[in-house]
Amino acid sequence: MTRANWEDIRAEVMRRIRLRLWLPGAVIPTEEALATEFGCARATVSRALRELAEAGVLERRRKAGTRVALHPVRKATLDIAVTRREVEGRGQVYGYHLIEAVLAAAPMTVLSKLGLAQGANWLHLRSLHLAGGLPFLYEDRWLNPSVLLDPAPDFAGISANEWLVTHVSYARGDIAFSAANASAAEAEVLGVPVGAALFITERSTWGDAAPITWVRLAYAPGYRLHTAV
Amino acid sequence: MTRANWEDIRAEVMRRIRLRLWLPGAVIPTEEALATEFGCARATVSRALRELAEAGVLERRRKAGTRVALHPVRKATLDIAVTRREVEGRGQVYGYHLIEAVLAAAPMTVLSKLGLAQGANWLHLRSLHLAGGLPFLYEDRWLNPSVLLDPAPDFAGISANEWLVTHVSYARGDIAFSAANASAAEAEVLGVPVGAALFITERSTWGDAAPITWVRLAYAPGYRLHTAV
DNA sequence: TATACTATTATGTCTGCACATAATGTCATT
DNA sequence: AATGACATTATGTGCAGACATAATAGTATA
Repeated sequence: MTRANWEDIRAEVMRRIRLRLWLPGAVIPTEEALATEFGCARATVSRALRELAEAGVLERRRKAGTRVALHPVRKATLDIAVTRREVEGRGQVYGYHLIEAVLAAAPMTVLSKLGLAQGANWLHLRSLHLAGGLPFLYEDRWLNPSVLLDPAPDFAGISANEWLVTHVSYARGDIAFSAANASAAEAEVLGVPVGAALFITERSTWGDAAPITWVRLAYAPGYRLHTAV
Repeated sequence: MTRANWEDIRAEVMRRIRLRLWLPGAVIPTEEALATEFGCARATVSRALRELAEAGVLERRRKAGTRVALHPVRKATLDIAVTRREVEGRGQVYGYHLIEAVLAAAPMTVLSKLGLAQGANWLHLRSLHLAGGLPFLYEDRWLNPSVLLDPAPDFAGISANEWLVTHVSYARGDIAFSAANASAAEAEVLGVPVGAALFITERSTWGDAAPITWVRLAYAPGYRLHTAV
């Protein structure tokens, strides 16, 4: 190799862990020692080790040093894209159909997940996303009407999903994945038998202070959320 | 504030994006300009912007500059822990029960996911993980016997999950999440009705060259995979 | 008009140095 | 033996400067 850059060092450290030259739980040499060995600056080693620590492969503590993680809590990163792009990304034609949009009192189940005691009227949106003309995703969303700028968007033409991404920035969010049997309503909309196993994504989103939206996404059978580690 | 560190700068950039001072798609000032503004070194700004780019909030290209992501593919990081620690982490007593361990020819469905044309005999492990005495997770695993060191572990006492993590390091892996209706076998083992919606994790793992293992995890109803963004 | 070369520019990375910070171990005191 | 003060140490962060790299914009050439 020409000269060691931080990615080379990261690879070399990974190699030593894989070959079990450095065992789980064992302390590895200090940044300084590794810098000397690889003939580079400490900052370069530091960058490499930091990346591995963020990935869960190493555990680092000041003074105590760096050790190979004993119970590697590996971090898998999921790409959460807008539904339209997710569908188009697999080469299918995207479609969107608004089923219902009404102002109504949000149910307790929704309020509690957003940390609200009681609620004013929120916008309740139910819609269906299509991939290649077939039902892909049933979206059940409650939206804080105060985030709707003037003029209010027309959710018949653009999905709330997409409008929010480009018009409302959020401070923090919360995602949960689970499985559920299709209810009668879901089954009809998605065109599947009642009781079919559906992949469910539930998302809560907050702005600086107030909650923005809560949404439940029920994917048609066959959907897989995929990632590499 | 005392003086700007890279986390302060990251927060300030986020603030400007949230307040829509910098709109999606717009180019933001150069590292140099921001360094001058914040009265710090370019490296400090660079660190802050790099983190935001990794999170999917910014898009950076040499010469072209840094812009606010138009379609923010937000990255959610999942912590993939060993099952025992996941159960203990929620304050429940962990239990493990090996149902079956046999050498057998791996089925085509498994071989294809590991990129193998044909297979020798692999170790087929079926086991049940318990949380608080109740069925928590049904594990169906195919394991390359060549990774079993001498002496071979006793999978009646330790789960393959746990043994692999501390004894075999992998180069790359692949995770998929989905939902499926409980088969008759799964229903019986997990103690749920046939057809119940189960959360499914499928993982393929490779070493440097050869595949190590393929596993399908079927979680008992109620399981939620959770993350913050 | 199209193509190939060239200069420019913003990010990407590295170096060497400095100081901050959090743990840890040591030593003296009670 | 327990407690508390202190020095030590490895990581965490910062700075200023340098060069590398990729992409763009502009210029010259066919």
